[in-house]
Amino acid sequence: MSITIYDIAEKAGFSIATVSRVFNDNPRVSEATRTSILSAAEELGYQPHASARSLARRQTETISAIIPMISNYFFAEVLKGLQDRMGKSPYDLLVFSAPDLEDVEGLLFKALHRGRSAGVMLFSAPMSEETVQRLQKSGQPVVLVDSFHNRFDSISTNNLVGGAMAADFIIASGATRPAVLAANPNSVPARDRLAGFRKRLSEERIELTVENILYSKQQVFDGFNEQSGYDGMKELLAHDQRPDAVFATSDIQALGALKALREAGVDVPAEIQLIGFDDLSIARYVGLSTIRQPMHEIGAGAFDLLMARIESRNTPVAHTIYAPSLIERQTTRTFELVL
Amino acid sequence: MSITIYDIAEKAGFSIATVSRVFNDNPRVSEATRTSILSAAEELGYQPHASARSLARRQTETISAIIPMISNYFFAEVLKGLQDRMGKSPYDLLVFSAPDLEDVEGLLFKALHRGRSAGVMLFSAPMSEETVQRLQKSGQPVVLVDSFHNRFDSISTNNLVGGAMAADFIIASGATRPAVLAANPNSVPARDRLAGFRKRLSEERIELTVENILYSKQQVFDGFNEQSGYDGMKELLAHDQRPDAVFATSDIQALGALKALREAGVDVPAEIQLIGFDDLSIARYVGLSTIRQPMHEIGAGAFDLLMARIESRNTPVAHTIYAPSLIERQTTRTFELVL
DNA sequence: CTGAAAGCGCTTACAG
DNA sequence: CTGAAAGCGCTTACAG
Repeated sequence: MSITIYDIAEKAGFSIATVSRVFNDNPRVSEATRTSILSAAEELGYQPHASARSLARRQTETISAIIPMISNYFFAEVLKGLQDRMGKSPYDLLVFSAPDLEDVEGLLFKALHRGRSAGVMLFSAPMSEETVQRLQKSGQPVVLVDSFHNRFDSISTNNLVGGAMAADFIIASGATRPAVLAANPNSVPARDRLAGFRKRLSEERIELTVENILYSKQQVFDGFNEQSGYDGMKELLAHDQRPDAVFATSDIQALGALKALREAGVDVPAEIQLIGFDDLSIARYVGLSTIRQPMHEIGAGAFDLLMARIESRNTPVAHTIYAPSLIERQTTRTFELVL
Repeated sequence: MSITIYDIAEKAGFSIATVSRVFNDNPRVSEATRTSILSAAEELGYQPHASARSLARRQTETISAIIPMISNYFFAEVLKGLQDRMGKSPYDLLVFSAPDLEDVEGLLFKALHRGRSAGVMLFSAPMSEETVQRLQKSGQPVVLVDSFHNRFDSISTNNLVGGAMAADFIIASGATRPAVLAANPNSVPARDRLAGFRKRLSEERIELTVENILYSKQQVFDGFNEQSGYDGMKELLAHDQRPDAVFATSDIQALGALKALREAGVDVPAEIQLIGFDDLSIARYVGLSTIRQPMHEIGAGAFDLLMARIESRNTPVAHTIYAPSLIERQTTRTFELVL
């Protein structure tokens, strides 16, 4: 029913071997026969069969992305960078996604099926030792996106530095009672952002009290959601002594926090400053100050790392770590740097 | 190197045929041999080879989603509904995406490769007659998401009704100088929303002037972006006679509009009301009134339609059209319904 | 219930 | 430059 290599071989008067060669850009085919085969293929509307091809070649032209929470806006932007870079490459992208982190093992299992893909990109999932083992013995090229492990290539933002930048900024702007909306304590990126923030603060001898560290109760997207920011901020506002600057570990939490602030009628940034993390496109439109991650570069870079790893299995493990940058908008006070 | 059906056949002492049968849940295998084969497979860490399987079966367990603009938040939420529904189904999802609509033909070409997938979901792309032809003669199951064509199954929201709902609402709240932020005129959903809005208005003899229809100059995401809303609103604010209610054809445009409004210091909703479309999760946090589309249901429903079509090729074409709903928040005036 | 064999649609040494 | 043949790892009538 569908057109195979046999049909076009017959029509063009050559063997299937040479037909195959022209579709593989093998130079050992005369120009004349190439043309004739190509035109026969064109007429018949031939398309190579993907599965047959990968079976014979013992390799596929698809790669997998394992993304725990697909609708997370941060991932959406990273994915865009990735897709743009994949562009005209021959590779196709298989996306494995689950509602929450619990299912990552299951996704991995599916993604690692033999012959399924040439390599996998694992998006910010905390990895159990078991996961690490499985990945290693699968023998597949792996790159970690937005997370880190010394045995795999990875690409991410320096979250510790990002947290410290947020701290530096609010210190400089005169804050003395900082607080943080910290997402899920199990989230590695959130933890690092908090750690960097806290460390810098303590170096400057500014106290970050326990009551001023609000973890998310709402676990959707690992606490990186609007509701958790909203709830956390409400709780902060109920304190006897309100904070004067709050660092949200993601923009999306900051957005929720902003709503709580608005409802309570507090003046931002005069009474309370707010700074987020990520720099989603919406941040600009709500005037949110934030620590920017280069999301498109992360996506594009992940693809490049994976390609490199597919090319050569035994290159040393590589880590790309981007520096975040500070974006000042309306939720923080600008200040004069005193030298 | 990797474990095949031959290895486990040898180890268990059966032929590859019976090994294959147990992995296909063929009931014509005795319980005893099933157990022994399964344990041999377990020990060896056997996994079926995806390509070999689809080649032999003449069908794959992957489906394709063609999404012109992957990082669009609306699509992200639809995709989540889809992935949740795919859940434990054996299917995997291939995602084809391009920066803009121009490349849809190219994506289609890749997605339609023989043996690549069992069916395709095409997300809101305007279809040329050529595309329609190609889809039809590919013989593949196709479902249209967020768009419509009478020859293919589809699932979408009734955009005309949605536009009319927005009109009804602002009419009831007393607006007399409506305006619309209309995205790209080539976008079918945007066009329908505008059409529904305009029609209802004219039925009520309320004038929608040409100057008050602002198409996007910024074409990213077909005009469904913050910048286009921002620019459009600025233009509206420069008019001698400002509008008193504006309908944005997407929430993301409304977000940009809100920024322009805030910068100009206009009182929302007292001076100008604003209503969006979609009900993205952020809408709730910026207090945006909007016309809601059931995004998760659209995603889940798309999967169901595709499965149904894969099962039986010659069922009549089915269209699922959801009714949108009105979500009142802070950017519109509430009013008493006078009977 | 089980096996031998053909076939799915390609690729790729090996010869010539 | 071109072809015959083996092989990639499965599935599935056909026999028994």
